[in-house]
Amino acid sequence: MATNKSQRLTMSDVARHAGVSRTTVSFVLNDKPGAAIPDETRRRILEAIDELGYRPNAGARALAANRSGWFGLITEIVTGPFAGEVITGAQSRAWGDRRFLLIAASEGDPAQEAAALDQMLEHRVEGLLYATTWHRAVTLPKAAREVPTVLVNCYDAEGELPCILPDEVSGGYKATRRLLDAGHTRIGFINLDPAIPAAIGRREGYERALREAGITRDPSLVVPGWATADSAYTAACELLDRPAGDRPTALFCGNDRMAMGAYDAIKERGLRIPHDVAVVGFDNQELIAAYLRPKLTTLALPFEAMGTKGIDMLAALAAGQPLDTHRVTLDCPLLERSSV
Amino acid sequence: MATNKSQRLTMSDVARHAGVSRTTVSFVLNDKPGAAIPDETRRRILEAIDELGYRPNAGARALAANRSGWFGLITEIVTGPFAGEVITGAQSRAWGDRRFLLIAASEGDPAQEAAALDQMLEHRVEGLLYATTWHRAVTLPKAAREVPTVLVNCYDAEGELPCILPDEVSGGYKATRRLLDAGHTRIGFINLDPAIPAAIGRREGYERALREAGITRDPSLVVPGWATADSAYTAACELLDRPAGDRPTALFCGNDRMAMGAYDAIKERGLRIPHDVAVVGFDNQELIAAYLRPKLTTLALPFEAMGTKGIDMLAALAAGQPLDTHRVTLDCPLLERSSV
DNA sequence: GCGCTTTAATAACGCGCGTTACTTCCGTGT
DNA sequence: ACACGGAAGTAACGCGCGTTATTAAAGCGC
Repeated sequence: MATNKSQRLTMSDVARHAGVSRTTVSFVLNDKPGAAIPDETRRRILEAIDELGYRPNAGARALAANRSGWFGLITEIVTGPFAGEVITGAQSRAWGDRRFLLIAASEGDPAQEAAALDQMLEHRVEGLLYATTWHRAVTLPKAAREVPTVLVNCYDAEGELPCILPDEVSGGYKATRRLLDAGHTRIGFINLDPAIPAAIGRREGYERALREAGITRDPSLVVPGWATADSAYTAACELLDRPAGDRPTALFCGNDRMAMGAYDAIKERGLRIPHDVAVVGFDNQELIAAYLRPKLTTLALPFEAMGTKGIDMLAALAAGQPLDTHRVTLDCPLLERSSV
Repeated sequence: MATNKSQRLTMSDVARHAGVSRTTVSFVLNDKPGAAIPDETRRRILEAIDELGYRPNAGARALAANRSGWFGLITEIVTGPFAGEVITGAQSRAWGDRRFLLIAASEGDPAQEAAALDQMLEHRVEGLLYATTWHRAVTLPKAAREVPTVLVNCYDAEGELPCILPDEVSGGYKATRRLLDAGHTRIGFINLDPAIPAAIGRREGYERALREAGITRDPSLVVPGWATADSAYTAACELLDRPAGDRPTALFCGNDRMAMGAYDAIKERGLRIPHDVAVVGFDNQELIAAYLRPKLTTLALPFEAMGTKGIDMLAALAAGQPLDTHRVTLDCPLLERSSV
């Protein structure tokens, strides 16, 4: 009963109950500037709303005002640690602004992606956030051009769309710098696939830090891996089995899973973390970093901040404002735990 | 330019372009049964839609048809491994049915939860999915009564709302049974906080499996933990340091993080997994289970299936159909890897 | 030729709301 | 006395679409 009523309750019901016209109710609800509403009338109306339990119909409001209030968010995978953070960041900013997120996962399938985009356009999203799991170049369906779009953790090959990226270089620099500050001079770097932006940027940061510290470059300390614990285990074994004195006393790992593999290699050799070998990871995958023993010092990818910033940029674009920066890079904070 | 046109494109434009009335276009778009539309006319209209790049306005359609097409999904935290799976499951089922998910995270804050619910009701959601991170009892805001609601991974104290829960008992049974089948008879159980439903159910399953196998119960093999790797490490040490012959040859851990701690205790003692001590986890947190060395055999909580089933139940409720079961329990599949 | 059914298509209403333009009432100044 | 300006409030239109009459044309039997 209450259900039916509240479902069908309209502004006219409120107006009737308060003894005013529907227009007046609308003015009150929207704080219409320039509308002179005496306090007494306003009070009556708000009271009526309260008594009746009226809720404005967001859809009807959107139609009349020609502002859907929706932003679209397309990610590759919702499962997994990163998409959730982007969503969290985007949500918190969007909802505060009475805007809402229509979320879709493409699952890496172009057909699903296109379908999702279609639905979003039918819902008249005022902007689109497109986020990837790992930092790379992407190509968007043409339909994305119909609406302001911001790329998160990726960039388009043509370089036309605004994008938000993690600052890989500064990340690599900070990781290395942290180890240098702890007194290490032989720092192994178990990198990701050397062809991807994350690997390139982090290596650049790694080398800059060494250069600044006046340490001569030893390329044999940098080994590529493939983002798995196993590959990092192998790589770590290789580095740790060098003759003592030439063996690195610290390992900077391309991600936390790889740090897991490195941990195994270190422990197997009876070495202690961080006493004998210090380790820094990357990505801050909480489930790993916070539960490894000892807990892993690592760099966090700023997914939540990227989500927030993405909404900010979309809001600006949707309002027709120009963007101050087309390509934004966000800092990767260093999370100190116990592995250095 | 193209942007402006496509934003403002309406059904009337299509009608004009095809030389028919707007009504006819609507009939074609909705495959209106009982409307006699000659093939030639239909073709002309579809062609016009295509040429113009027309997209129906989902909001306006919802208003006119009085069917929002929205379902609400409230979770505690979007970050973290579980919410994503629920979302994935719910999304895949919902989108296929041309229904959409309005997602919100309460962050455990009742105020945010209430605000989210308000927004959802303003968007006229036709149903609500309420999911928690861990299996427990919850109390929903009264406003949730205004719309069909299904609980996921939780239940309401009053027992009025339909809910979907993991089958903890069968999970505990399967884990234990797997170890029994591998020949183990002294199976340690590092449980979660013994007061929560997951711990109670799994212990029941554990004991039933032992009973069925004719193994006399040894309560000292069951130790409580607190869901952390550290607490499990301590507990595992205790179990493993029992005199040989009395030491368990297998450990069933309350979750995968705890299995991580157990791994450390086992490896520290120079024991091998699974040769000397077998381990079974719970939760299947991919980041841990798939990257521990050796990979962890564990039970998966059926989050994705719970999300899917949740949408099914909501769809039925929203259509006014009665539910066959008020309380659904879903199986926790055993994922065989290399730790048994 | 006339009624009658089927086919094809449309005019018109309403969904719930934002907004504009308009009306009514009242106090003020001259 | 009158014009005038502001305060308070409302009628009416339109947003884009689903849907229900209703109309116009075409086919059919006699």
